[in-house]
Amino acid sequence: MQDRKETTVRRRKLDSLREDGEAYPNDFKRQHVAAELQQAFSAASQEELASNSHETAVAGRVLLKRELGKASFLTIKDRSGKIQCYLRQDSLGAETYEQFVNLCDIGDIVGVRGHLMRTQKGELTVHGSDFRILVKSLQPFPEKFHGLEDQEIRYRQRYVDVMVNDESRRVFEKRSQILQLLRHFFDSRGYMEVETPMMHAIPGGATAKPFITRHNSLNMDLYLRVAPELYLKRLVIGGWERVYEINRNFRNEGLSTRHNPEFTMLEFYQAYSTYEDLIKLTTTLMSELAEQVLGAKDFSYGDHQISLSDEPHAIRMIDSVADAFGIPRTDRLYEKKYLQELAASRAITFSQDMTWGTMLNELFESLVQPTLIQPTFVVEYPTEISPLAKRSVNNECVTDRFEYFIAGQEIANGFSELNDPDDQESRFRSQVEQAKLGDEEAMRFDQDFITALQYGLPPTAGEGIGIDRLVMLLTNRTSIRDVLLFPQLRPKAQ
RNA sequence: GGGUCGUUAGCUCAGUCGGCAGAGCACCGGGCUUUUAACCCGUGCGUCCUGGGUUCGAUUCCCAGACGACCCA
Repeated sequence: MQDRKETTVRRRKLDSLREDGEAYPNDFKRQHVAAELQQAFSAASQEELASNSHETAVAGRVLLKRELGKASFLTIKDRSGKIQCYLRQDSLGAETYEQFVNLCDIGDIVGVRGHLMRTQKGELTVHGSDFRILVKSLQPFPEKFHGLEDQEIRYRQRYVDVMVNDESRRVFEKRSQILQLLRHFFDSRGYMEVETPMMHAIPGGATAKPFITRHNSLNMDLYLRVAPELYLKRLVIGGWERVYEINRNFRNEGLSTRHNPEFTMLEFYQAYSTYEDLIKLTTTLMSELAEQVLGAKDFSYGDHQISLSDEPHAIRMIDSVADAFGIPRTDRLYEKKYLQELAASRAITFSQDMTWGTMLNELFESLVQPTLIQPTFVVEYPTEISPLAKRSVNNECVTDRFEYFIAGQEIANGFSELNDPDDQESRFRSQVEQAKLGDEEAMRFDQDFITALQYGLPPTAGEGIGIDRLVMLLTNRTSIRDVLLFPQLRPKAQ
């Protein structure tokens, strides 16, 4: 008895195709994609199609096959959608029809030439006068009704996932649309898109642990960038007053539903602006994006109903923490001692080496951030945790910086840029102190960047928006893996 | 890093209180010239995630591990 294993059967069919001639023909000319036909002939009746011959040629992957003896239906899918084809022995000729019956399986890529008809059940259909298998698929195809549901295979073999799961496909098409809209938003406002190095001699621009790689002929270690910030500011110094970059950042941290080691970041900088200008711009950007992508400024994310208002809602970080404790908004929150008292009242403990700023941030992240469901700009971030941001004029402890939260997630981070080279130098020094205390995420001293600042950075504001989280928000996904085509996974068990 | 759950046919899933492992789809053979997850008849399909342990016997029970999902830090 012959081997019945599906891959073996399919290989035998391929062998048969090879015997008949070119098994991988590339001369089939498609005339229409499915959606074009569905759209153009949506109103055409069965009689109209029967009396006028509309010729076409379609091609795509076979999703469904229904054999009825000397006639068959198959559903094929191309980049635009699906279309049904009708193959009959008497229209194709016995030889071609037999080839279809004997050699064509679900998952194959086929071409069908014929004229349009409408079936008795009303479905627009290509009545085939010619049929060819263009590519024989050698792998068994997922089940036709349930499709592919195994999360792991969907991530590891994304091409199979997007072949059969339209919903998954739509997420990535939406991601592409979002990127296009973002580029248009900045292009139309006079920003220039640039590309800066992905490999840095000194990692910088964010507090994060970098990946290390090796340059052989330079005989030196290089770091995959954690942020493009310091290079983009060099370009503003150089005279491009509005720049943006959409590209990958790499951070050497664990995997989770919210973290992938490489992720996409939009950063943009504009001279002669402050963080307050960016708050306005971000508010406009989000409203426009939601309207264009979702058709509304209100949308649901998980259990939440999100409303993007045209008026930004902003709150100072110390006030948000005061509110969380249910105490009056007071300047006493600028005192380290007071924060320690507050923390003690909630059984929160701080480690020895924490500063006022890291304490405040800790309280904020644990008590406030998860509650920020509606779009909120939190402003006046502590200077200690903002080594690249300009200090506020009337309070040295905090900076002209905001983070933007929706559904408890950080969506954007922006600030008026620190352009005082001497202050930047002292901030770098305190980062280096942090590193000596064992902070693996602390920044390094970047003398070249200081030199650049000494040439003069115009008063500038800059912002970063995490694209993956933005896409999650606008596609209602809770896992970053669902918005990355090829998410990082652990190596598969052998 | 911690907790919970999952891993059985190509896919989607049952199941075995420890005794030769099941269904639907796909595949294979037969029938069927307007079907819609086509239908009807028939056949085949397994490292029950991996490694140990207990046992006459383990896919099932116990321990360890891998990978994934969810929650927490």
